Amino acid sequence: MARSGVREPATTGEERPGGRPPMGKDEPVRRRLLAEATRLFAEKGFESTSVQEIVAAAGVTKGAMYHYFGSKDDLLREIYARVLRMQIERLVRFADAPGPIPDRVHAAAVDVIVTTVDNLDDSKIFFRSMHQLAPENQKAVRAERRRYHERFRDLLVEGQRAGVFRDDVPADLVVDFFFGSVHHLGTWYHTDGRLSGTEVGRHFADLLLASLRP
Amino acid sequence: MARSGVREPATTGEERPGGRPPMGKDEPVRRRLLAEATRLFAEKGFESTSVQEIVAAAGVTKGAMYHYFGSKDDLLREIYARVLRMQIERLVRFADAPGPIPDRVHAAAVDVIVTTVDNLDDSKIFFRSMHQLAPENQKAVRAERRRYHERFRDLLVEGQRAGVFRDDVPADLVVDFFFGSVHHLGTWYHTDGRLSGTEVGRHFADLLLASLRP
Amino acid sequence: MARSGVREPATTGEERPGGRPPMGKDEPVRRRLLAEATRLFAEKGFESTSVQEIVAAAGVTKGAMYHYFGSKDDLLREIYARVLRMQIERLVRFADAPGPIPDRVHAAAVDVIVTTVDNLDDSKIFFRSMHQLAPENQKAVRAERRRYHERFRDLLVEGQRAGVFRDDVPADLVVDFFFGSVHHLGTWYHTDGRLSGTEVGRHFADLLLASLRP
Amino acid sequence: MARSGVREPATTGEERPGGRPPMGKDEPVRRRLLAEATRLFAEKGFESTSVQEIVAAAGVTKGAMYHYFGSKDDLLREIYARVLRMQIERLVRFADAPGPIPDRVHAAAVDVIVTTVDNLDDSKIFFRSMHQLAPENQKAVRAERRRYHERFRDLLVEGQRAGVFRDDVPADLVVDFFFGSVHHLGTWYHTDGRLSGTEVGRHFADLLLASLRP
DNA sequence: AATGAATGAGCATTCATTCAT
DNA sequence: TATGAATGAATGCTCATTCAT
Repeated sequence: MARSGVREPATTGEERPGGRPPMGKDEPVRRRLLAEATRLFAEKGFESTSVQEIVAAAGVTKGAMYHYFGSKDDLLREIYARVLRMQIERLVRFADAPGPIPDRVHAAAVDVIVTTVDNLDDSKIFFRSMHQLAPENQKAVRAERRRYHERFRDLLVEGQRAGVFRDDVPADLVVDFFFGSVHHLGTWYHTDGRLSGTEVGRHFADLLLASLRP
Repeated sequence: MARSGVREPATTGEERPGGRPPMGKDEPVRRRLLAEATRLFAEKGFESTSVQEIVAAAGVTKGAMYHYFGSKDDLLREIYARVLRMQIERLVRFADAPGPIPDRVHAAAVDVIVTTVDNLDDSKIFFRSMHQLAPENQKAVRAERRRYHERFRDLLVEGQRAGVFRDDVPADLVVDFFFGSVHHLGTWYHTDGRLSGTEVGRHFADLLLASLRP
Repeated sequence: MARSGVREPATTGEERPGGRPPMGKDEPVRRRLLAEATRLFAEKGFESTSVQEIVAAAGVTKGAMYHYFGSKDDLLREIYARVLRMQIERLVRFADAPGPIPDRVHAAAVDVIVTTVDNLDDSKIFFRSMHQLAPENQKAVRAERRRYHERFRDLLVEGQRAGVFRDDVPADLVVDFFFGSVHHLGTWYHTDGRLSGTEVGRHFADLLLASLRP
Repeated sequence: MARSGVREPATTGEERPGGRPPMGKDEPVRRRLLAEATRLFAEKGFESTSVQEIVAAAGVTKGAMYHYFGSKDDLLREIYARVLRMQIERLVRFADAPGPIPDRVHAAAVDVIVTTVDNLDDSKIFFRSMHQLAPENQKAVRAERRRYHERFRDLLVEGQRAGVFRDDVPADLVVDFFFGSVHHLGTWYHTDGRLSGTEVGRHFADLLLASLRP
């Protein structure tokens, strides 16, 4: 159910000034399939969602789906690719910004949480369904994910070297510590809860920064 | 269908007075089924593991499995029950121990991580397969999980009231922050990695305590 | 349709004295599946026959079929195995018999034709569907078939050495020449035609022997 | 559905007066489609070859194929038509030639083998895929094939009447005997084998003639 | 002449579960 | 206790064909 979530909030914004195109003819089938698949995978899991359900939700036939995607797996892969693309792009923007390290870490931390909350379905899928990807794709996703972690870790190492962060905890471990909290959002956060994404983001970022004080 | 099924034959006592004594080996078939199911669910996911694979791994036939468990779902439920039972029991022990709050929190934090690492398969299953449980079981698991979180939160609140923990972050949120890190262990921790469970536990507990400094 | 053909005529004979067992309960499902599959594959080809058609004809469900056979391919493989087993066994019997070479060749030639005509469905399937077998099975079938040819060729070579057969034509080629005629029976022979299997067998064997006169 | 479709655009003349001249290259696309279809049908069978594979091999799109051929079946029919046209034409040439009957039979026999070996793919398809043709086409092919056989049989009968061939074997049966060997070539002959098509042809023709000696 | 998105019916196969024994 | 044959519904996917352009 839950037609839910903002999906491409910060990056794409409006598609066409003036809102929805008249017929649903300009919003391509491919887009709709990906959107419904994301929603359903998040709701019921990859394996428990049938291709039939996806195409019915998207209002097309199976043949159409297999015209755009090679397999159900392919659909999942696209979802991962989209998430990874967005995440790394945003992190790089924050990490490469000017300013003191702690500020940059804080900003990046807030942003990843806000983004995660804004795309909660993606987040629910990410760690729950990784093992459903074909081994090769799984490897690719892990590699991309590692790049992401390394970029964040480098920021922490930079801070440790500069003496603004404690260095008695391996930076890698801090990354796993913090991103565990981020990935877990999909399990407990509800859009209609007490705290907004930004509020959670600020609190988590505060906790992270506090935990790093030398 | 058959919602039924004998579930804990060895613990609930004899079904047939005069039948097999419940002493023997605590139902080795049942045990083996649960062990193999855990291993396989962790490795390939609940939906991707067939009953046939489980019984083959346990060296029995399907009939035997359906003798001990009402359904595949039932197997999963038992796994959750076992994990929850153990977790709450250990937390209570640490939380109710004497000594300063920060020490108790630290000890409980280390323990939950060590325990998680020691039962990594359980951890992998926990958040990945929750949505496969029948709604009623899911609700029960969530309720039990909440009790666990609340017990931990109460400890933090106690610390906040005592002034040893900062109170500008909601204790609930700190619990989600920390347990996110714990649950994520199943995703990245490898038994053969550089750090032992205890080492990770200490580092994570240190980070938690540091983040709570007033 | 054509419920047709004698199926295991010369080899097995009656299964139980007294004819058909009462309920179709003693004629196992496996047997019935194989019989219907043979009939249908001969009639419409392997690829054009659906598993659904086979199980419907056999009066069972798909699940039952997959209980006995690993796949549709497996069904085909069994058919090939059965044919090959019977053919080699009969040839050996004739080839190893006492008596003059030409008589043995003639008898074996008549027999293979009679047997082919009695199991025309098998024959129709044999060369038409070989390429549908998995490569490994195809290789095995070809190897077995080669053994058969070699046994027949050895008989001819023996005759050539003894001077009773011409030797200006390679014996291998004669085998291909003659068995081409045999395999082609499935294409043109009709059980209700003018000539019985034995008559065709005698004529073909006569032609073969005549062609081999030194 | 659409039983229709343009089928022989290049031969039946222009569809649109004033359009493309039918001279060019005799419709290279059509030619290429037929060539690739023949190759693929021989290699993997008609049913196991998808239209997609054919058009990919020919370097065109599906739409192009459906422009030239009404259906996949239509492609197969064209292949049969081409083979039959060639075979009957060649046989007639040899059968109507001057000279003694045995020489004409021998020459025709050699020729059909050489031709078969030169077009081995056609031969592989011929008997393996006949049952895939629509019943009406199948009937037409069989009728044409019968005409071919009858022409050859008449030659044999002529020889029998003239006393140069034995007449204790029905001429029809001799035709089936010999053409069995010919059709079987597709199963065992390899272009890179020891014997050339002409050599096989000569041996087979010799065997045939020998078998017919009165 | 040719494209390529889309259809819809059909396919082989899997699987949790039942039940007579 | 435990077996294993059998079920029946569902699943992912393929494919020849159509049609607007």
